[in-house]
Amino acid sequence: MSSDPAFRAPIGVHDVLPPESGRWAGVVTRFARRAGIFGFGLIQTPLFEHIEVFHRVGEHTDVVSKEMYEFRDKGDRHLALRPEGTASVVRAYVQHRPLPPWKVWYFAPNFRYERPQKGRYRQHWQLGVEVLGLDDPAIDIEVIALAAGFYRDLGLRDLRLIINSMGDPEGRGAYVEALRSHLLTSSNELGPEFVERVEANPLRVLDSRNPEWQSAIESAPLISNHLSPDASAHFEAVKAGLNALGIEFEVDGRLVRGFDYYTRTTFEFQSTALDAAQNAVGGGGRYDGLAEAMGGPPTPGIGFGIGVERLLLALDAEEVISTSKGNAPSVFVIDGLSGTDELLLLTVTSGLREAGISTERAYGGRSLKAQWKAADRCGARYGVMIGKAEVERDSVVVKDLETGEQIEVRRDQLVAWIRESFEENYQ
RNA sequence: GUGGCCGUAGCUCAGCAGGCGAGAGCGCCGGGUUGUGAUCCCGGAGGCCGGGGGUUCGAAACCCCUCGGUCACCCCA
Repeated sequence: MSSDPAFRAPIGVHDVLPPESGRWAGVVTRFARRAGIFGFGLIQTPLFEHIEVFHRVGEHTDVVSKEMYEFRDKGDRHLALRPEGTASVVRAYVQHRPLPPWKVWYFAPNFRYERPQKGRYRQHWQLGVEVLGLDDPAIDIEVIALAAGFYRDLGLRDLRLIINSMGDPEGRGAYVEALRSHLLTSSNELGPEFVERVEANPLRVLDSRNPEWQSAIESAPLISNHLSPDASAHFEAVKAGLNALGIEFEVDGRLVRGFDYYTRTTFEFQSTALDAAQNAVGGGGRYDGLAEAMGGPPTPGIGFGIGVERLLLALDAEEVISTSKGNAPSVFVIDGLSGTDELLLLTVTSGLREAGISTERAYGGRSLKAQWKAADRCGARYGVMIGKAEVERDSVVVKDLETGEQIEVRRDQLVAWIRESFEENYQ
């Protein structure tokens, strides 16, 4: 452990090194493939935006009010590191006005200033999609199906899909007031924190885990009984579609999620293999008013984000290792000439690599024993050694490091020999 | 922002009712006559005992502060 804190990663952020990074690559590749099949294109937005972009997420949300990395640049612009993915994408939509429907996916980091703990970091990565310009419940179903299919691709089984409808903003006012007054009647025993939350946004009380608040929450009216006819029909269509696709779900009227922009469909994927503190492995919903709030035309939208760190936690918990990717080379080239013919080594190694065979080699004139040891350690399948005798015969020695068998091969046939051997091994 | 636990070699940790010149395992490097790995044997490198202050004749051990890690709360991915 380095003793100088200045040369350690800042609190709450972390490096991803090989071989762990191989799992990341596997996860991202699978997501990209599935997103492509569903007709999504990759989007990349800046890491930071004018802070107003994120204010549209909801000024009363924790993410915006107390967790943003905000700063002023040298031009005195008030900026913030992206705390969540949707706002930037909607900003890009409003700015460029692509032809709807607009379907994009991303793999990008988010930044939140909060105390790190298991499954929660100051920089975390999300895989996600957004669709702008469709309010058809069919797209809600597709987006959820995309996520569910991705989890299935990874081999996750212990997942639970929770869905809810937040209703329309217009029709929601009456419900929010009913909820507020209900909660305030039980507020005398629950303290000032509870009252503050209710005053700011009573919806946000609903998914609290505070045990003292549970009785008040459980007796609270549910929005599902207050949906407008339109919102209700939309929700029914979504449920019917999920059923038709065989995607299991539970309806939970208390699922409101952390951002103020949600309308109608909201959903969350929870891993039952993880503790409640970090079991949300993905979530999202509809945000039909967000584009307009950023000065664009009224445009419905829906999307989700999947936390990659959480996802890997779930993969670990379920002991799913299908995404791990060994990066051991196929061949390790050994110098039996004590460094006297570096150019020969160079060309043999290069020839293997150019033929598409992953190849590692020894550097710096180490002893033969050390080189063979290195070949073994790195997991190579074959050791290829060139010594004095081989140079005279234009050959190389090839040793199968698993079986210990060894054979001499003409140098100009080395690539073909390795290829054939691999074909045999894979049959 | 609040609270619990924890910081000794690259990794996992032992050591501590304060006292011989800081240890083990694994890993790494080298050697066992520079033509052979995974076993075995021998040797070696590598630690401001997280940092600062204090108590003491004496601190890796005790006290305070600080930084960091970890877990939880709030909330989220």
